[in-house]
Amino acid sequence: MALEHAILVSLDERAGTGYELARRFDRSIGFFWAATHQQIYRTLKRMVDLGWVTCREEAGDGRPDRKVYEPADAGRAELARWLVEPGEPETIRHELAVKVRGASLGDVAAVVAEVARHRELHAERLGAYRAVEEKDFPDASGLTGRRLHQHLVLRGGVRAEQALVDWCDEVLAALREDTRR
Amino acid sequence: MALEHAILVSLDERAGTGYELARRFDRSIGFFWAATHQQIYRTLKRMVDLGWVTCREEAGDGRPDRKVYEPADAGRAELARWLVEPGEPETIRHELAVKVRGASLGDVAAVVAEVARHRELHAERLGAYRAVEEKDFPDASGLTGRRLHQHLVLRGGVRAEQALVDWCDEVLAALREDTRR
DNA sequence: CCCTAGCGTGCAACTAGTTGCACTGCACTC
DNA sequence: GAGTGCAGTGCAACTAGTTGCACGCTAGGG
Repeated sequence: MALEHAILVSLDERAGTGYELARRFDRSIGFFWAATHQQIYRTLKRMVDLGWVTCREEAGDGRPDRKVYEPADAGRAELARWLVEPGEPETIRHELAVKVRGASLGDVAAVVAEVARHRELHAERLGAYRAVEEKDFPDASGLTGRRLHQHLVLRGGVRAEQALVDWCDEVLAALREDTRR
Repeated sequence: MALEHAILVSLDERAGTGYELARRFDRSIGFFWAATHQQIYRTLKRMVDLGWVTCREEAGDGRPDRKVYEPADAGRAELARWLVEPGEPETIRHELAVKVRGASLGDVAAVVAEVARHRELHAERLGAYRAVEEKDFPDASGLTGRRLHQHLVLRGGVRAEQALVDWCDEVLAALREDTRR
């Protein structure tokens, strides 16, 4: 499981509360590993038990208390251990593809509309990734270390979304052509 | 959830046993929706209860009995209903990206090796998809209906794997360049 | 003054997916 | 004749992830 490890990576970049982590997972980290706040809270609790993170409670002045988590040595050791461990290639769960494959068993026009909708969603994400790239990595050529790694992951997001947009376009063209006949 | 629907699509293409479905999920359908035989058996049972599929038991002559499943009208109706229902865009769970992002917290060389290994795995899959494409769809230009839909999904697999291979190459070049400095 | 949005925590109940095992029996090979 | 691979079914126990709700407090707008 990689949620613990994704959290460790994120916390290493900056300590934070469960809530903050959940927000990061809605953005940067979550671009390639989604998680809800529930999952994160439960996992953080488990990680404290394992000694992978430390938790310091800040009494809220007025506001409710916040629990700020930081990676512990055991967590960093676990991350290092996990990094060298071989993993499985990603298992794709592509619902839209199931719909395309089953299109002839229902309303093809509706499937076309659905693909068009997804095309726009992916184009939006692609735009968001590119915007982050321009803002945070205006000069990609000289990057090293952590900054380089962050940029490479973002590049993966760009490539994945671009591939999805292109695929949607191919599907739309072919299905529309087929309908016309 | 799309497992039921993926099963319905697969059964509509050809009736079969749970075991056969599991094997199809290891291949064509499983290229974009993975499932273990356990999941499939349990889901088939539920689908019988829902009246979405019918099950006819063939007494094995010598061999153990086999249960052959076929979509029922209620299943086809459910599939048609699901097809027009809008769905969420795919949530990516990209473990390798977590490793790349966390590379500076451990052994970068090991992460490079892991990326190289994944690169080969994705290249292999890409080759397999292309082989299926050449064999089953030698002339893609004149396809219509179900055959077209099948081919489009395969095209999605090709695009996704190609994007992954390209990304791995980009990561490898950048990390090796960074190590050299 | 109320409503909404943001920050922050968490429980309970659920669905989905994984892993490890157990059983049968055929065909093939070493 | 023992081991392996294939075809076929399935239970039990587990881990992971989702959904819906609840609580409390601040700040801002209408």
